[in-house]
Amino acid sequence: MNNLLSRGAIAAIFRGENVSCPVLQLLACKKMNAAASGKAVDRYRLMLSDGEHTCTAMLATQLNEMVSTGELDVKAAMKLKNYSCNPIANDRRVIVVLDLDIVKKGSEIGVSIGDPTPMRAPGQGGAAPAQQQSRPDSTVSHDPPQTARPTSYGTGAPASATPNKQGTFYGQSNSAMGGSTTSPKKVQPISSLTPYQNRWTIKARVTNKTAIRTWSNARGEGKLFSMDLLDQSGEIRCTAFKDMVDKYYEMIEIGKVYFVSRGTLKPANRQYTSINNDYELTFNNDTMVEPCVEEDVSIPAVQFDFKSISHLEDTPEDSMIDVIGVCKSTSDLTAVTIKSSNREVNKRSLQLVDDSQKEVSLTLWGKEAEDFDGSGNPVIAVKGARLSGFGGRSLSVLQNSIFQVNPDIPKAHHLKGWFDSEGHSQDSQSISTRQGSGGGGGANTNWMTFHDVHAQNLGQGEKPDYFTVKGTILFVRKENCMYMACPSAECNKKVSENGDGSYRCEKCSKDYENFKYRLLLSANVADSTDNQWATCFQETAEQLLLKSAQELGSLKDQGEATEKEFNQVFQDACFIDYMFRMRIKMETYNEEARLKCTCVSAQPINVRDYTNKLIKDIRLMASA
DNA sequence: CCCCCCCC
Repeated sequence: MNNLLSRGAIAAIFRGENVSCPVLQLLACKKMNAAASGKAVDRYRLMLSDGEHTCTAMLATQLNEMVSTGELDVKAAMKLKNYSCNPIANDRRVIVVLDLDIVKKGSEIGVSIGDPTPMRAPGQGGAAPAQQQSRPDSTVSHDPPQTARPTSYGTGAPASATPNKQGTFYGQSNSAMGGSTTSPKKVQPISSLTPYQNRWTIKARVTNKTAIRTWSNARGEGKLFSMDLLDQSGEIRCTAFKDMVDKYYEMIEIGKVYFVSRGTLKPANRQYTSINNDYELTFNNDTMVEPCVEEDVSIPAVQFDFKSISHLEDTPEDSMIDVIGVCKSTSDLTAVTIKSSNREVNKRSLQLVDDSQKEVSLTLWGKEAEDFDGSGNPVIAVKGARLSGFGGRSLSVLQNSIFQVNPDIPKAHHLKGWFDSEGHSQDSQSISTRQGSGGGGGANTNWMTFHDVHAQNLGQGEKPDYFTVKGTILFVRKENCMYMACPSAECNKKVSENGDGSYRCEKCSKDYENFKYRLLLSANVADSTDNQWATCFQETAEQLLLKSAQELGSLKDQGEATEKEFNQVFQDACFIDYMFRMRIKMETYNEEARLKCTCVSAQPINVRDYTNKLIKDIRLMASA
């Protein structure tokens, strides 16, 4: 038992030695109540022992759960895989435990090992204070350091006046702007950074962090990630390349505060960022990033610089802007094939409205599009959306954007109140004239009757035409409404039966043991003027039939037993009204030109939108 | 040193 602890480790750490993975015993653990201390989260104060000395430590909040679950109990022996030793007032030190492994549970040990006495900071002649962290690749040291010397107690110079061996030191109590008088190295505001100085330290919150991305071009290849840093004075975008990615990617967490010192500052290109700074920061070999272990509420959270939607009309295309609005409606999820890369990606458009009574279309991509739920008209805030010129003006959420749903900020509450009380019933004008496939029904929808569609020869051009029509389902074809599709999530291609119970997908060039049903439904849609056959793919077809492809497939598979029920599905789908968003295009099939109409979305009639359309029609007739 | 961010 006596060999369990790293004897002498605490003295060595206090002298500034790099003690790797010391094993210490937890003698006491006290919860510092968050509410009482005015902090955001509870903190645990620990008393640790190496068998010779005890010292005070704080548990990093991400490890709080180890205490609350009982995993870390009093008398436990723990290996400090990552920690820092920081000076506090009166030359005292506190160890902050950043990562640990339990070596033996307290319930198994049961006693305090050795007869430790309280450790105090080294005095004059002692080594510098440590701000070091153990390296993950260093060897585990259970043995007491061979170099251990008798601890000298005394009244030396303030520990915090001595830089450590890395040459930097910052008191953890510094504010972002001034720094305490005991700190030799001032933390300076982000807004003061320029390329013309190279020794600086900032204390900033990470407000955004990208995934690691790789690139390969004529100038070489590599990987990078970028992050946004914020303090009271401003913000800056930082990028880490290659080695720096390995060094810092894991450490950086969104929302946390870090000390960052040194790095390369270069002019920012506003085309690629909405971060309000003339410069960007690139990490280099001299860059040091260290987590600030105490949550500092004086370092603010995400900063927006919202532009009203009406303002976007006269903002240049391709600008990066911050926007906030109520999500008035959303389109269905649609898959888009990217021409350049032949990749498929999901997208969804939202219609945002604000109290300038203007609407704009905002496109989400990939997972953000898939996960988005617009029910209940949430407030959407985006930092760093790209303003495109499509259909007038529309917005796109990029990788670097911060996308927030119902953010807890005053402007969001204001807009929600506005929308609930009056905005929802007011007319708003979209600055995105051609909407995504959403159909919408807003002021700029191109409403058509089938008569007009045919009379105006829509779909004859090179590009397909889109229109919205209020129509009624007259008939849906049950024959061939389903096909056996490749079971792989990304592939929906038709499979063929191999005859041995397996299924062949030619697109994947692969045999599968199963398949999934996909719907490909022909529906005859009519309004008072004419009718049109339209093709409905999976999602819209499921919507019109009020059944999933899987359910319908199972009814079909059961044959006669469920034939009646199967047929009923198609009966029930008829004579229901929808607002259809249609795509129409003339296509040549077996040397025969045929007008192909695809239903992009079908939505229940929005009475307000449809009534507005009728009122407009009536006004037009009256003025004619 | 990235900076592509897609589609209608």
